[in-house]
Amino acid sequence: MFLGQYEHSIDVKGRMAVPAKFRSQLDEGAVISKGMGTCLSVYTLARWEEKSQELTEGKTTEDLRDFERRIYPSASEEKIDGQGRLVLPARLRAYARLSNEVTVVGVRDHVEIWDRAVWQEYQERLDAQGDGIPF
Amino acid sequence: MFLGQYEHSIDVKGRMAVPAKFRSQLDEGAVISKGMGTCLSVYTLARWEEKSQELTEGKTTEDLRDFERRIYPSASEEKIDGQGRLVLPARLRAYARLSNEVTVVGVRDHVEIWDRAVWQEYQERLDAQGDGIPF
DNA sequence: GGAGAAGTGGGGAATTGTGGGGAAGTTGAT
DNA sequence: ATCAACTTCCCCACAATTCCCCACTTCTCC
Repeated sequence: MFLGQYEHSIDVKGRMAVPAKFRSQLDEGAVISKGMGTCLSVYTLARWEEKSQELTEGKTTEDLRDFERRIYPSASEEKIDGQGRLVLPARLRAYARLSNEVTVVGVRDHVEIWDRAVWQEYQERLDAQGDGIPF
Repeated sequence: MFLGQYEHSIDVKGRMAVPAKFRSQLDEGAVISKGMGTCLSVYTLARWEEKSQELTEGKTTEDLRDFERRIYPSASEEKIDGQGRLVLPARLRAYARLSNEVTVVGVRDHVEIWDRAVWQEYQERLDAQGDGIPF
């Protein structure tokens, strides 16, 4: 399970350190894809396969074709380097409007990468409309 | 089951001794999250998974997304160290406004960590408005 | 009183996050 | 094909933080 939130940076080579608490879960292959909203999502290889399987079930062949052409080309399988970093492809960085300062968050079955300012604004909006944490 | 209340301290490294009576229940993984009110909640890994599962059921996909992005990033899985202590992440300490002196209370299925002064005030207020304990 | 457990403090080793050099591989123009 | 420019990958380096262990004091329980 991915929990917690970490403030990291992207260096000039497009690399970002994976929070140490997430590494062991991602060191056998990570799939980076466009996230829901202005962010990127990172899945373990296994979870990505499960999830894409679920999402393509029960679609008509036409919808399925469009869907597959939207999802798979935009994703990228990356390996964690010797220093525990992932390379974030330029195309994906642009999609999520990532500056050098990002917030990496664990969301149960996947990790999300947000531009730090965008994340902060999003959280403030949630806090304002929310009823507090139900724990 | 978690019962009782204990006055402990947080050291300069952010560590807090877990009351001995709680240790055996938490030594296989503890999840620390924002609590309801000005406190932190600590769950066993198993109970956390049950609870978060319950809370996400029956939500629309949009609500679910926002909800998950509020709950999971704010939590943190921690292990108890060799001396029976937990590290309380700085972000969570700030959320619950914890000074060095805290009160650790058992609340049936979870443990709560309160700043000692805040807890005391809260208890006095409850006693003042209540009719005593029904035992 | 003695033995063990509990709560606290701190030193040193290991890990983490970040930056950067340089070899190897790509690309595109000549 | 040749070469330069660029990208990608694999190291090494370093400061800061975290983790692991040892030590000390207090408390509890026979």
